[in-house]
Amino acid sequence: MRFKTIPDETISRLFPYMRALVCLNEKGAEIVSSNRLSKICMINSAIIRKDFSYFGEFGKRGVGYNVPELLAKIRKILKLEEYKKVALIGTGNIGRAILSYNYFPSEGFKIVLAFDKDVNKIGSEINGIRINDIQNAQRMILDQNVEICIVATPVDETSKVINMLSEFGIDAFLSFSPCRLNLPDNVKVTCMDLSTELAKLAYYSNKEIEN
Amino acid sequence: MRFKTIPDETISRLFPYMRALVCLNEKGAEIVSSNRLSKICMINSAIIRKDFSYFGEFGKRGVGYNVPELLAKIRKILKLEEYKKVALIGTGNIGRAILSYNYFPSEGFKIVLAFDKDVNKIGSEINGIRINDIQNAQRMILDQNVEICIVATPVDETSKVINMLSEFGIDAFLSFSPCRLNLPDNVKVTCMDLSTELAKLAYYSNKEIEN
DNA sequence: ATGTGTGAAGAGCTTCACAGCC
DNA sequence: GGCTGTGAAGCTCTTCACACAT
Repeated sequence: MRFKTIPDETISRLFPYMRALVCLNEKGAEIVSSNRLSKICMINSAIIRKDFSYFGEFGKRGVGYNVPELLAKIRKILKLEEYKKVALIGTGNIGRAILSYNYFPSEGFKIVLAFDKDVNKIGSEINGIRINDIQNAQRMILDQNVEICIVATPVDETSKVINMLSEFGIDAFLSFSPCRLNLPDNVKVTCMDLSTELAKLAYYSNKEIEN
Repeated sequence: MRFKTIPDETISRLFPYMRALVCLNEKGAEIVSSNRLSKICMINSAIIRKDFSYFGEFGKRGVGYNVPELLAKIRKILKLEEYKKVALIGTGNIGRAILSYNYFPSEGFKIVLAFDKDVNKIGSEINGIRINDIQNAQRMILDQNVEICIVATPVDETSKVINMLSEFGIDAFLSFSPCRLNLPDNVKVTCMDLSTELAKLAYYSNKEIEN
């Protein structure tokens, strides 16, 4: 098992497991079974066991999983033992909402830098984070050891911004534009595309519309 | 082919196809091949042909697809021939960003109603949309024939809000909370979970971190 | 008795490759 | 020649079911 390729879906589920384990840990639970986790996360217990098995044998047969141990192991796999440093590019409506989103710290992410190209915004602060000139992005991002960039720029600038940042050595991007970019294979871009999600919902909706 | 079940992934790709076709149509292109679309959307041409084939034979062998016809057919499949009416619940940071997001109209969605429970916000307007009392949600949503609700409430209220709205007959939700809810099967909730996406990016990132 | 770990079977989606039509 | 439509093959992920450990 150990040397099989790990499904992307398995990786996607690790963070939800982690959230549940943080919660269980805070409540003082020492042991959790795949069945219990299944009910909390709404994920089939066979999937949970198989997901963990990709990384080793984390549980005890007949008993279950040790909550703090399992939590530590998942944190390590996801490289979330320390805060992940995140930079935000673009402080329009979405960017400002993200800067004000106070859940990130409790989830292990910290926005340490924000950038914009608008001289009227540069120098001001949102939620205690200074907005810097995008011109200084390279130096500041390297200085701060930022690992992930959230790109919340207007659609027609996103591609340019991601290309620029990838040249600075950033290889992980969360974008809010529908982006089909030509980028090196080692660069990973996740697009949060609200319209596509709404379109899927429209397709699956069974609501009868009177016209 | 016609009676096979349609993969979710196929549905996910229809909107990106539609975007590309709108663009081609505006440029006056009459014909497009799966190869050309492939380059625009960055999706393998065999997938594109198969995706369309689930809904019928849309192209001409040796020629390609008629752009306006194909566009109309995809619009119809996605039920996006008319504006889809959307309601927003919660006008915090994310909610306000969504109300200000001016791309929705051009993509076929219209936010027609916004709700909050905060008496200080009720009555004010954002981007021309009035914030209404959540107490009036049932009547107003039914009156307006809203089909999809975007739920941008604090995490601990999301479940309650979605349950309430599903009782009003809404069956399609876009949520910004990590939500594992017990809901009837016919209700579809899509969660935009930024932290989980960041966690995946952290896992796949190869950036060396000096500590 | 309880609950994990995992081969094997099954389901779902993608890619191939080519017949069929323009 | 060019391009679609699609069975068949291939790949990926999920579910089953049970051996194994406590």
